[in-house]
Amino acid sequence: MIPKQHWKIAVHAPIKEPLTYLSELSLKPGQWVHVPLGKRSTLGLVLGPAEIYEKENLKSVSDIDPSLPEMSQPFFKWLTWLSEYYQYPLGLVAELSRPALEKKTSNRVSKRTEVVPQLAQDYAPELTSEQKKCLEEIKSYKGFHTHLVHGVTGSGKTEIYLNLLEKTLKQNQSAIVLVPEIALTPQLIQRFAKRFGDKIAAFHSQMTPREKTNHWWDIVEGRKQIMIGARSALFCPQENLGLIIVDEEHEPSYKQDDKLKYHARDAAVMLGHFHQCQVILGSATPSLESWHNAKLGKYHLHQLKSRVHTSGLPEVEVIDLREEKAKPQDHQLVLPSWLSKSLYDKISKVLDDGFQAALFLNRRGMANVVMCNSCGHSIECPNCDINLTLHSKSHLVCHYCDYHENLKENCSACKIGEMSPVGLGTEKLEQELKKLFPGKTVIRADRDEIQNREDLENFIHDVETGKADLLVGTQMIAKGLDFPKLKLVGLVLADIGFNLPDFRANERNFQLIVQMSGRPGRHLDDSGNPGQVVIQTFNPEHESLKFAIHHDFEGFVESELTYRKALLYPPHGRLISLRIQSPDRMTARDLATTVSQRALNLKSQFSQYESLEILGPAEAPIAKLKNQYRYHLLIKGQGSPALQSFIKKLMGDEKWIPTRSRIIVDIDPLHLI
DNA sequence: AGCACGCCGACT
DNA sequence: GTCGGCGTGCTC
Repeated sequence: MIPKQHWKIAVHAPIKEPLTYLSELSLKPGQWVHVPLGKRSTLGLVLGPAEIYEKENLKSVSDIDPSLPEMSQPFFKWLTWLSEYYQYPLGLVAELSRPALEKKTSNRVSKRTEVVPQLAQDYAPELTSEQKKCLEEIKSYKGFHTHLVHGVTGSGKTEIYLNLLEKTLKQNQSAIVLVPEIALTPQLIQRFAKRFGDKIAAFHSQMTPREKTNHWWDIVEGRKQIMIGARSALFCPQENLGLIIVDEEHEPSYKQDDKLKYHARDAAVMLGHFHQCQVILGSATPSLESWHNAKLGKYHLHQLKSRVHTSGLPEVEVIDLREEKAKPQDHQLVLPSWLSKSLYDKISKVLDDGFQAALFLNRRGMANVVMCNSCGHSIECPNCDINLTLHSKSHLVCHYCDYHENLKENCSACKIGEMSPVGLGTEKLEQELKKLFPGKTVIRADRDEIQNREDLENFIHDVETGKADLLVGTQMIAKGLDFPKLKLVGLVLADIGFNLPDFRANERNFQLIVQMSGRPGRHLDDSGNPGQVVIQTFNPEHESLKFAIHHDFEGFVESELTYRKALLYPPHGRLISLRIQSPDRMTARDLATTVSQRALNLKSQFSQYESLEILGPAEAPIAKLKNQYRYHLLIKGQGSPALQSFIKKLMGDEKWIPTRSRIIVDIDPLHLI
């Protein structure tokens, strides 16, 4: 009998370091095994042989898990990288790469409609010279290269993707296409299915566990070659990966904000690195991170500057709400205070001509504050430091936890005053637009109205068939949708975006406006009208608008990068955010001080940390959330490795963190709130 | 993450 | 008495 050897195994538990087990089996890194853990049996990932471990009574590996094929080395290395870089236990990272259910055993056919429809084959259209040039350049590279395709909306980025996918399939390789969850509609899957027939598998949150599992096996066993999905699609292991595409690479939804806080774009680039394959990042408004990497020569930049079907981009007009207020009122027509006469006239014109208009406001509900008209008391959430939002007539809702209550007429503080709604939301817009445009159909799209894929489908259908005339919604509908009859897009109050306490606020505003501008007029009609964009604001001089109204991406980037560089913000520096939270205010505050002391000590103790900056601790912008008091600390530095080791030392064994308190580490955070 | 242990309140 | 609520602690 072969003597038992020691093995390092990452188990499915939130344990930072791998555990040591005995086994006489000859194990390989990347193999899945069953191991005893405490009183239960769990899965573990073999990392390799261990140094002799002194502890007595080590447990033994039960057996090799036969249900999954062996993991490829590139994929194994990628999982290890994710765990190391994002400081998240490898056993839990690895778990993400396993299917949700057992492999299909019965031949029962699902009643649900197929996720990927079988459609007649569609053939590639003639490419523009710009597209040809871009493709030639990309194809001239072999092995691992990251390409940033910067193309205005309608410039035909998807055709580039399809062409590259064709080449990948011809070489008998497989591919991943990442799309932001919200854009992953059957329309998009159809477009790919039309070109590649039965080679497409899909992966997104609206699929059932069974559907996900079946598609997972279709890829793993090579029945399908193209995985198209949301960020989690990266975790479906592919043996012979030849291409990774990340569409709308700037989308913030690529960052997962709980558990493994990875950025799918960055993770995709690393996966491409380990597989030695090409990575394509596409966007009309690239993230500053990607743009910076392109300028440094880490990524190859390709630009598509002209639209395939239409003439130009729509005109963007800024309406100064202060001036509007000063204008004499038309007594025939009383407009709500949020709607300027100019925007009203434009909407009327578009609707009269038989076209559609859309209004965006990044706020849900009827009113974002309910206030006493006598003492000024406003109704707050008992669990969060946030005002309750009024929905419909009397429903008060917290947008951050599940708290809700009914609105009482009289003030609970002074008992005399009446409670009255203040502020604006999409629900209110919908209500008032219905009154202003009787006979027209107004439909709303926000998280209250659209909760699943079916709702989104119905919404899209109503707009496409012309059932709806006027659309109201949060920015969820500003992204990726393509409606031929949409001629006018309005941003009701740009100022909401200006006031966010986040260094990326300008970037988000810019992206929003450019994306909005991409909505109308993607198809040229008889009038040759490319559509129009209207932005209402009290602050028309704001930095965010300056470049967006001229669709001047490079101008924006230059100006924004200068500001980021001065403050050493990403992409010129790297950030790690620490969120300190506890159900007790004092404990949270004390712990925040302790953490910053530890950080300052480390900084003075080791010379390699000299250049790191420690900002805070400060109370988080929302100081209490779900009954947790929150503080945060920001670590800013030049290079990733120093920051990584700093955070490792700072957190140590975490035994010093009081019970019931938590410190949440976010590497490359996207929102600082 | 899971699972047990332990300490409290409220039920047959 | 003991059933079960969840806060706490540990896993090679």
